[in-house]
Amino acid sequence: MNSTSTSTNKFEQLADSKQKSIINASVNEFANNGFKNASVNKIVEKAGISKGSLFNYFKSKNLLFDHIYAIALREVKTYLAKVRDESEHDDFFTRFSKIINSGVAFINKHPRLARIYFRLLNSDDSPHGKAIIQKLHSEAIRYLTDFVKTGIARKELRSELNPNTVAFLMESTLNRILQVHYLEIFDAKSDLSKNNNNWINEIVDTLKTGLSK
Amino acid sequence: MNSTSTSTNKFEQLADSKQKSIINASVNEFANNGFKNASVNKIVEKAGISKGSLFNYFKSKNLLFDHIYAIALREVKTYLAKVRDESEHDDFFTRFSKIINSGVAFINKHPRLARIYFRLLNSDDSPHGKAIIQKLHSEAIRYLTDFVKTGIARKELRSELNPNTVAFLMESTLNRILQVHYLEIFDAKSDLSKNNNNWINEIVDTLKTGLSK
DNA sequence: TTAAATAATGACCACCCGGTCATTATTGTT
DNA sequence: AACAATAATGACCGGGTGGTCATTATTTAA
Repeated sequence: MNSTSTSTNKFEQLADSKQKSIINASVNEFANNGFKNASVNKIVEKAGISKGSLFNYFKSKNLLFDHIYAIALREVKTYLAKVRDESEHDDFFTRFSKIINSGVAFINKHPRLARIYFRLLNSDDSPHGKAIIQKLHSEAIRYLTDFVKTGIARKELRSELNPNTVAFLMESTLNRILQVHYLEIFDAKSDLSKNNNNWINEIVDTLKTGLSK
Repeated sequence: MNSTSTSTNKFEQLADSKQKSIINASVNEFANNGFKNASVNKIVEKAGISKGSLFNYFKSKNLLFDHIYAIALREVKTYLAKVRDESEHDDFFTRFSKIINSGVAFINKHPRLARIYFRLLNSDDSPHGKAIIQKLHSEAIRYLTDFVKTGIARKELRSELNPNTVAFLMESTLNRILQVHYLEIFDAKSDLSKNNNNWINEIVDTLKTGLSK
C-alpha cells in the first residue's frame, strides 16, 4: 500500500489502459480549463467511462486533481535530478545554462503539464494551488542557493555575493524564460528567440559579467 | 462622447456614487474569483442594484470586465509616467531601483487591481486576457530597451551589451519582485525580505556588478 | 449452473450561472 | 393632476455543475 498516494486503491487496480485513458482525459481538461472550469462530465465522456465510475475511483474532483498534479510533480523531479547529476562536473555558468535548457525540454515534452503548472501560478482556483506553488518555489530557491554556495566555494563566483540574492535572480530569469517558451508553444506567436540556445547563453553571459562599465 | 470607452453612456450618466458602488463590487468579485468564476449575481447584490439594471448599463459580463481592466490600465500608466518623469536625472541603477519601488507602491495602493492583473497572467479565462498581457509585456520591453540604450549612450553601461537581452533580464527581475510582493500581501507569509528597500538594492547591485570573479 | 459479490451505469438532485423582458416605480412635462 | 417617457426590478429561462444511488451488468465461487 502506498500511503502517500492520492488515488484510491480502486483506481490503482484498474487495467493500465483504462487508467491511462482517464489520466489523459483529465490532464487535457485541467490543462485547457484550470480546476474550477474543468468539467467532470467532459472528462468521463472523453475517457469513455461513466460518471459513477469516476466518482468510485476518486471521491471528488479535488482528489482527482490531486492525483494529476502528483503525477506532474514526479515527472518534474525526474527531470531536475537528471540534469543535476549529468552536469555535475561542468562549470557554474554552463551548468546554469543546462538547467534552463532542461526546463525548456520538459515543456516541449510535457506541454499539458506545463500548462497546468502555469495556470496554478496565479489563478488560485485549485484546491492546494498556493501550497503547491509555494513548495516548488522554496525548493527551487534552496536548490539554487546551494548551487551558488558551491560556485563561491569553487571560486567561480565573487565571494562577497549573497547566495540568496543570486538564487533569486537566477530563479526569476529561469522562470521568465520558461514562461516565454511556454507562451510561444501555446500561442505560436514570438517576438523573441528564433535560436533559443544562443539567446539563453547570452542571458547567462550578461548575468555573469554584469551591466556596469 | 468618448469613443474609446468600454462602458455605455447609460453607465456614464449614472450618479457618481452609484458608479463607484458598481465598480467597487465588480473589482472585488473579479479580483477574488477571476473572470469566469466571478458571479454577476454577487456583484449586483453587493452593489445594491438589480440584475436587470446592470445588464442595462453593460450589455454583458465581458463588457463589464473590459470597463474594469480599462480603469486598471489607466491607473498603472499614471504610475509609470510619474516615476519616469521624476527620476529623469538619476543614474541608471538608481532609476531602475525607483521603478521597482514604484511597482511595489502601486501594489500596496491598489492590491485588488494587482490581483486582477496577476490572475490575468496565466489563467486564460478572461475575454481578451492574452492580448492585454501581450500588449503590457511588449510595452514594458520597449520601455526598458530604450532605457538601456540611453544608459549605454551615457556610458553607464558596457557598450557590448545587447539592449534586448538586458531589458529581458530587467523585466524578469521586476516581474518576480512584484509577484513576490503581491503574494506576501495576500498570503501574509514571507520567507524573504523584511526590509524591501535593502533587498531591492542588493538585487540591482548584483545585476550591476555581475556574478563572475 | 446457480447464487453471491463486485463493478459499471446514467437518470436524477439541488444549485448556480449569464442573460431576458414583462411589469412596476420613478421622473419629467404639460 | 394627468399623462408620457424613462429607469429599475426580479421572476424566469435554458443550460451546466459536482455528486448520488437504485438499477443493471459482469465477474467470481461453489
